[in-house]
Amino acid sequence: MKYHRIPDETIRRMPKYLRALGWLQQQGYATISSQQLAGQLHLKSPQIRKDLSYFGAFGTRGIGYPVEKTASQIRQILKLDSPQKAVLVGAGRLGTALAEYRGFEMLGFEIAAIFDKSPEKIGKRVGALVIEDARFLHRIQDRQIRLAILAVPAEAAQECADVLVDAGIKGILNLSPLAIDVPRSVKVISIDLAVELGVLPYYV
Amino acid sequence: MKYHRIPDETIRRMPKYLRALGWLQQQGYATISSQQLAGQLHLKSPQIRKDLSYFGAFGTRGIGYPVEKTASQIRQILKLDSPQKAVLVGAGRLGTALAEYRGFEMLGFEIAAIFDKSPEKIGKRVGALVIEDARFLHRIQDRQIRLAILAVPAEAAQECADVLVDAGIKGILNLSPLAIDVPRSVKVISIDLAVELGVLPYYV
DNA sequence: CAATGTGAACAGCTTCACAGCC
DNA sequence: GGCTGTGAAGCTGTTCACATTG
Repeated sequence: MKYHRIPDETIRRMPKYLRALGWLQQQGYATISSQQLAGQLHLKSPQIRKDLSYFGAFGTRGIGYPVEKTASQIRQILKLDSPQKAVLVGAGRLGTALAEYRGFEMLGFEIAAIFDKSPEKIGKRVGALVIEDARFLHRIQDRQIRLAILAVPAEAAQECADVLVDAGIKGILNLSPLAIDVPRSVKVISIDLAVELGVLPYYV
Repeated sequence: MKYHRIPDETIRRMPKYLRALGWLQQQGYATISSQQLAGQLHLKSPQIRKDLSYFGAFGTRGIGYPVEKTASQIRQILKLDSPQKAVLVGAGRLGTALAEYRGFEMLGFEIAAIFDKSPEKIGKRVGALVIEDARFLHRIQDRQIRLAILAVPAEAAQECADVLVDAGIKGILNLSPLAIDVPRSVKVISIDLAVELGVLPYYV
């Protein structure tokens, strides 16, 4: 394909493909057609073909895409081929739920540290990790962590984000309901569950 | 404005506006300009004006939008003006985190029941609710609940969705990593946190 | 004069149709 | 025959520019 800027929406679908391919590999599939994959993910097959073609020609005409090879290509594209360390800020219910969520590992993420500011939580264990004092959040600077998951109350979100950015964090998954201000060089993905739920009654 | 189909993306932004307006009201604002609101939400002001104009002319030229009245209009549009009952399926970490999340109430949602299939959890309390046996999930049919939040492991998602649909549920917030099959008349919103996190390293 | 409301231009993404290849 | 790869068409959503109004 000629030069093309890769659509953000394409990038957003890549992790889904990766996950589906992982599952297919476990099922013993060696190849998969765009149509089969589309059925599984509730997408249309030309969409999948176009998405993958942005990165080169992975498939074989008449056959489909090689499951394992395509998966490892996607891992490379998304930079998930080397383990990605992430720090989790906020050890409330949501935070601990995320800490124990296996889905992150499957994509190559490793929760490498957990912080909270509540004295009752500091020192407690969550899985293999010990909750650290949020006052020392800036120390992650020394630990080669570039991603953060922000699961703190709205009031604390901006403040935490500032510390994280200062400590060299380059990507933040923001689960608080507030938009946070960060330098242009830091990528933020925000998810607000209440807001997502908020549209449902409209469609019902 | 002449006839226009309302973009889905516009609907997706409405709950954000609603929340921001609620917050502004607490701060004592009587009116707000599209520009101020845009700053808060990290959007552009023409976007907000266009979004709101799909539903009529809420604002006053030279002044802005009346905070309280606009909020109640949006509640009406989204059908959040009457309390919306939702059933929560899955009382794991994520489920209980959601059960106690105040953000839902703020938009007019009420978690009206919690189900789980694990015998150790059934009968336990979460807030004001008692966890019920997932085998009896179909009984929500009698309780005027039309929305569901699905926080169960991937393996159980489709099965639960089937029961929910049979029991008259019309909207599902699916937090499991699988796409679920439902009749066209049921609206599903899916959020997969791992997948959202998955794009970050690409942008870093 | 400050801010809305909106047609029109623009940008981005999806879908189509089919040529190309195994 | 079956399935990929892709330019082109179509669609959806965003941004602009400005007429309009309190």
